[in-house]
Amino acid sequence: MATQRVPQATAERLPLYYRSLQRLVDNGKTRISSSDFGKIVQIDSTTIRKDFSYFGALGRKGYGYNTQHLLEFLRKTLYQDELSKVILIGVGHLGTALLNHNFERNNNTRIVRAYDINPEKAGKEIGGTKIHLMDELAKTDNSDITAAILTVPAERAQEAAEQAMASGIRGFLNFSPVRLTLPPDVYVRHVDMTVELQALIYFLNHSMEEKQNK
Amino acid sequence: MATQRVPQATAERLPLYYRSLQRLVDNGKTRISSSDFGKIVQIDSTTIRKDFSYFGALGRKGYGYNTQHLLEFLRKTLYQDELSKVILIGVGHLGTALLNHNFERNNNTRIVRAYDINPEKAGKEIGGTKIHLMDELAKTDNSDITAAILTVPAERAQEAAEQAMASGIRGFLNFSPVRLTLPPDVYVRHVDMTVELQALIYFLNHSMEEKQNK
DNA sequence: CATCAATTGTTCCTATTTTCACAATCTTTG
DNA sequence: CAAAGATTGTGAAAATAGGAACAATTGATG
Ligand SMILES: NC(=O)c1ccc[n+]([C@@H]2O[C@H](COP(=O)([O-])OP(=O)(O)OC[C@H]3O[C@@H](n4cnc5c(N)ncnc54)[C@H](O)[C@@H]3O)[C@@H](O)[C@H]2O)c1
Ligand SMILES: NC(=O)c1ccc[n+]([C@@H]2O[C@H](COP(=O)([O-])OP(=O)(O)OC[C@H]3O[C@@H](n4cnc5c(N)ncnc54)[C@H](O)[C@@H]3O)[C@@H](O)[C@H]2O)c1
Repeated sequence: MATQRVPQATAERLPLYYRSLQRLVDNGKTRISSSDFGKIVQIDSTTIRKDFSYFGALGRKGYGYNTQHLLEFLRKTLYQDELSKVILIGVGHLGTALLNHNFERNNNTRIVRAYDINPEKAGKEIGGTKIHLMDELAKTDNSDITAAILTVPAERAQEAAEQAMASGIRGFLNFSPVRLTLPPDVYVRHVDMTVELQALIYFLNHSMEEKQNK
Repeated sequence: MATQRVPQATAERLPLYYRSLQRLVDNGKTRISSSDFGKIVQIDSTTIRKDFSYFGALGRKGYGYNTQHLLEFLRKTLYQDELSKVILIGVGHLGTALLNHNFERNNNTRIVRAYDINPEKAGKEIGGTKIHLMDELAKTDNSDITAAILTVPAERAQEAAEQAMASGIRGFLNFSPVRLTLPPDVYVRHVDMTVELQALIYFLNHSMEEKQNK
């Protein structure tokens, strides 16, 4: 059943395309060429055309892409036409920021519940999201939950993930600086800010060295 | 001067190696094989050996790697033996979380100043870091600052980056969901949590489909 | 409605990254 | 200290990703 396999690198760019396109549509733009779009998202226009081509012919030669139509397509592909419910575990500094933000409007992803081990936090509400005690996680029906956001301390991440797994969750966005050991049918993505900053510093220092050698 | 060019992919893994190794040394482990290390960081052992090989022979055949020695090497390579000072721009929900966290101990990166446009925030202190009014950014000597963390709203990110640039900053860790347009000698890394979550959801849904087709 | 300009979809080429496979060599042990 | 076992470093192969070039085709224009 064809639809040639979509490369990982392509899949990871789709959410960026989706959001940038959303902004274009909001601003009333009805068409865009791959090269103009490339300037916005800072990706080569050939790469963009090739990415879209995995899904068939989405554009029109000599014209470009209809923003509305393309947005619609990406919305479906990214499952943004139905609400994706996620939970958040660990309402500390970072968890609180995420709850307050809660993926803003125009984005069909919502944090529907939060959990923390601290009884003082349980019962409260942040950004309209209620905080529950960690113990309740196992007792809740989580069959409609797509993923869990993990914002607990590093030493607690593995156990928190396991508790979430036991309640049926199969996807994690892990903000803690440890790699989780989970079964292969569980999907984990890492957001690792310390690593990002150190990589930035490395590249800055090394590009400076290169210049000095010239 | 030899030291064969280090691939980008390798460079981006170094901070993870560094931190994982730090944990091993903290726990008193004195040696580790690439395959055991691979299990910890969840990277193929061949990839790890090849990564290290770009820097010369860091291990010993039949023995593995001396954790202390390797950590030392990575510390130098990542410039973690000297303090890297960074500033933070935009003390909102996310900025506050980052200030409170401030890259914890054992990490020679420090947020030394914060800036916000809101006069009510200026003058205060969060996590020991003083908040200044945005206007002061241009007046400050930032020659010792390595990079700026950008946690301002999307619509303000470009102008905030330009102000930081004007004061001499050449590296950015951008948490806002826009691609910055900056000169080529400026280095920008993006941390885009919305994109990460959407990618996670995409992969979750698609791996389920694949299973159904089997 | 014929011509010109624009722009896609795709083929082919190149660069980068990952993985395999194994000789070289060190460590450990009896 | 010789033999056995472990593990690195790396050359070569495979897989993935990125980019140049261009025929095909559509839209715009006079
Ligand atoms: N704050 C940041 O800016 C930042 C930056 C980079 C990485 N991180 C990482 O994100 C994670 C959270 O950071 P933070 O600053 O929000 O920490 P924090 O200490 O402020 O918050 C952690 C929260 O998790 C709760 N918790 C602890 N154990 C738990 C468990 N077993 N189950 C459920 N909840 C539990 C605590 O009660 C607390 O509310 C850490 O792993 C940290 O390394 C944070
Ligand atoms: N909070 C989150 O969890 C989260 C998650 C994903 C992405 N983000 C992104 O991070 C950025 C910050 O998010 P937030 O939730 O902290 O927003 P926020 O509104 O809470 O904070 C923004 C802060 O920036 C300040 N500011 C505005 N304009 C400024 C300027 N020109 N110069 C300096 N300071 C200025 C504001 O006064 C405010 O304090 C946003 O771009 C957001 O999209 C946040």
